Amino acid sequence: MEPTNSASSTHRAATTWHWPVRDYSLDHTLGCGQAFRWTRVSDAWEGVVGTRWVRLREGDGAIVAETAEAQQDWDWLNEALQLRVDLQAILATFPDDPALAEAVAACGGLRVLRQEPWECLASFMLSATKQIVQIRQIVATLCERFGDAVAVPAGHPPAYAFPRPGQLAELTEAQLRECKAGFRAPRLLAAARAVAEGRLDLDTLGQLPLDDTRARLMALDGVGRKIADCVLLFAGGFDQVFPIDVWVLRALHELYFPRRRPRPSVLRHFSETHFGPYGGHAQQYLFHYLRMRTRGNRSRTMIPAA
DNA sequence: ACCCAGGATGGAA
DNA sequence: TTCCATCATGGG
Repeated sequence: MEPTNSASSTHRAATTWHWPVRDYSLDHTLGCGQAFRWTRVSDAWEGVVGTRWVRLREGDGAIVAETAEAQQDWDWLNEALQLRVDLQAILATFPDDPALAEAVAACGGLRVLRQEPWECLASFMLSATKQIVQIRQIVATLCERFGDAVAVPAGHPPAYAFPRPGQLAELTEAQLRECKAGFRAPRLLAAARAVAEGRLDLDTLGQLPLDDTRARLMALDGVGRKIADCVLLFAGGFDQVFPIDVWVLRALHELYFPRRRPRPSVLRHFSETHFGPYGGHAQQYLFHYLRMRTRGNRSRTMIPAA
């Protein structure tokens, strides 16, 4: 432990932080379904990053953060929100096609977060055949029952950290099923034990070759290509990885292969080559755009042909 | 009652 | 390879 009272800094610990940034939409970034622990509370977003409760607002050309306890530094939040990323530079790498352009126009300021690997893996293991609102509920229950309480402002409802692998590893399958995890319960339990016992190392996620890392994730029971790719993109920083779920599958089919029946291998190859080095970001734009449209129209109508 | 949800899996075609 | 039923559970 290093002392926190050394007079080495020019700034004091504080509970508020101000970071100038352009093109950052909290609504699109925190509400698009890439993470499950953020909640909109009036004009702000509240969540827990690691063991810290935080409230975020869009200020005047900046993101303004507020914590319950004074922070010596804010690198943890800067990293989690990817505030140093130049969004325009990413958008410049996108292919010039009308469907993606429309999605980008509709989801301005959508960013890809950097999540904690274990929380990301566990959350997406719970996502299989669930609606996002239900995934959020399962994760919230898991945190309330088995996660450590974290400091919150006076009078604020309690908040909890995501349970560590070791905390979940000691549970029973029945306890996880009581959180509505269903058939995912035994798989999550096995994954927690693998991480807790050191058989799966998530600390080096992003530091090893993509294919090796993907294979290690998919070796887990309950982790297939899609969930592995979500972890690689959202926690591993593999920006080019393009997770294909039912929504994106429809989008690819309708937008890029209309009235055809491309083989899955063709669609996958297309998704890996068409969208460039930040394909995962493009995927998130398509995903969120399609869901916003569908939800808003209360129908399953696809995007009309251009 | 019926269908679907940010899927994965084992077995059949 | 590709297709299919099955796995829990809640909401439309």
